[in-house]
Amino acid sequence: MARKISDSTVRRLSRYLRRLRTLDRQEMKVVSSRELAESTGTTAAQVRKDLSHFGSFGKRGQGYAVSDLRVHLEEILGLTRRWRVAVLGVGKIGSALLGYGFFTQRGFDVVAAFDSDRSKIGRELAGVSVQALSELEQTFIDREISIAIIATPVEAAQKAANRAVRAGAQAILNFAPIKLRLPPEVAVREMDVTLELEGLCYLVTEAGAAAEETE
Amino acid sequence: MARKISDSTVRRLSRYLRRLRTLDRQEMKVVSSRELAESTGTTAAQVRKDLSHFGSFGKRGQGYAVSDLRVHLEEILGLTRRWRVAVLGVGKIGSALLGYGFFTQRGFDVVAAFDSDRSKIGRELAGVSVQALSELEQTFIDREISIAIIATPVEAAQKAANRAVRAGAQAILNFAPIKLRLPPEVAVREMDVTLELEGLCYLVTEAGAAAEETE
DNA sequence: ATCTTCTTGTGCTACCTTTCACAAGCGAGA
DNA sequence: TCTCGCTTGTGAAAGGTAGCACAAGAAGAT
Repeated sequence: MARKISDSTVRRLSRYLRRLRTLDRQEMKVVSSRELAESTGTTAAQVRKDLSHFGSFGKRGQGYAVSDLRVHLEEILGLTRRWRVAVLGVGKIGSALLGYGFFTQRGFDVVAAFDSDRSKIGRELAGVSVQALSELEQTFIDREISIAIIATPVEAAQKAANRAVRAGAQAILNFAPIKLRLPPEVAVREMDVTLELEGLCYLVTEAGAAAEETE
Repeated sequence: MARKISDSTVRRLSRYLRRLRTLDRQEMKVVSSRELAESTGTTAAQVRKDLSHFGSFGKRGQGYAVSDLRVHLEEILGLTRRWRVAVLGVGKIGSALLGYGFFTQRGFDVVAAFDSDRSKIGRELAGVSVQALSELEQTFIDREISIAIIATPVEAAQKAANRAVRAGAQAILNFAPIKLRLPPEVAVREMDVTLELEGLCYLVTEAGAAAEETE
């Protein structure tokens, strides 16, 4: 299993898992690569190729055992343990995340929240009390936090990320509209609503221009 | 300009633009492909190739005029007009989005919000009053809304998206953890925090396993 | 036991994206 | 005007990803 798995494959695995969990809840026993493909927006061949990187989980002629495959994917993605998460910045996005019930259900426990705003410190949000940034290092160690979600204003994002990494964070989910510079061993994913919206604008504009040309 | 531009290119263009706007505010006059690459996490060759699909915007030996390039990218991405956006579902995520000031600044006006919860209807959030879903079609037409942000619970997402499309939405930004089935002419982008977190877990787990092997 | 139907796992191929490498071009300085 | 230093724009090569197509295998029917 030394093969390097591409980012797009990992993303798809996550989608398959999402779907498998639903099917499992609905007591479906088996699923074919075709069905899985249709409900996740890809092709059957792609599903099979993705899974084949990690082993042979299906039965020819039958398909995949839903519950089995779910467990396999959870193992592959590292989701058989729970992950402790901290939210840095308790503004609009930060507090929305704190109240997001799905996390717990999916294996993520938000166990700390930080902000530099004095008026917010000490308050409790969704069972988590907001702490001062000065307590960050100690809290990360005490609570064995491995993932930091950056939800600060853009100016504070890089510094917050640096502190999180120094305190032992292994992964960063960044909501701030900036490319973070971090050591390569730290995993980073970016979520930027504006970026996605701009992508949509391009597509809509392009479609409009193409329509005009063919008129 | 009939060439099909890839999704990843469009994403990078958006990042370049983000950076250019900052540089412009800082009164920087020119920028090289190398600088732009460093601050957006790509390579100089990639920057030049991306831009070359749309024309020659730079000066050899000098670089790119910041302000000029910014305008060019805004034109390419279709950001020279303002876009009217509706938020469907005013829960945690929906209301966070309504209060997100960046939108206005970046050319997006959230002009409507919908929810099925009676207790929310009529309330005002960040200057937008929450309406019943029954008013969706008329509102989309009246306010010329072209982008719908789906922030409903997962069960309601597909129906909400269908309605938005029937009402004339050309693009959908989907926050619900489900693959939407929509006609191909509708542009869709997905934002799923859990999916990104799971991707991070994979990377961290993988890195941990690799470290053990070399021990 | 054989046939039929179905679906997986995978080598091969085609396509697409990124990187390389360098000629072309620009400005400054002598 | 010539040279030097620098950076763009781009053809060609490399590297990666996705799709095709089919042999291999599984179960049920005859």
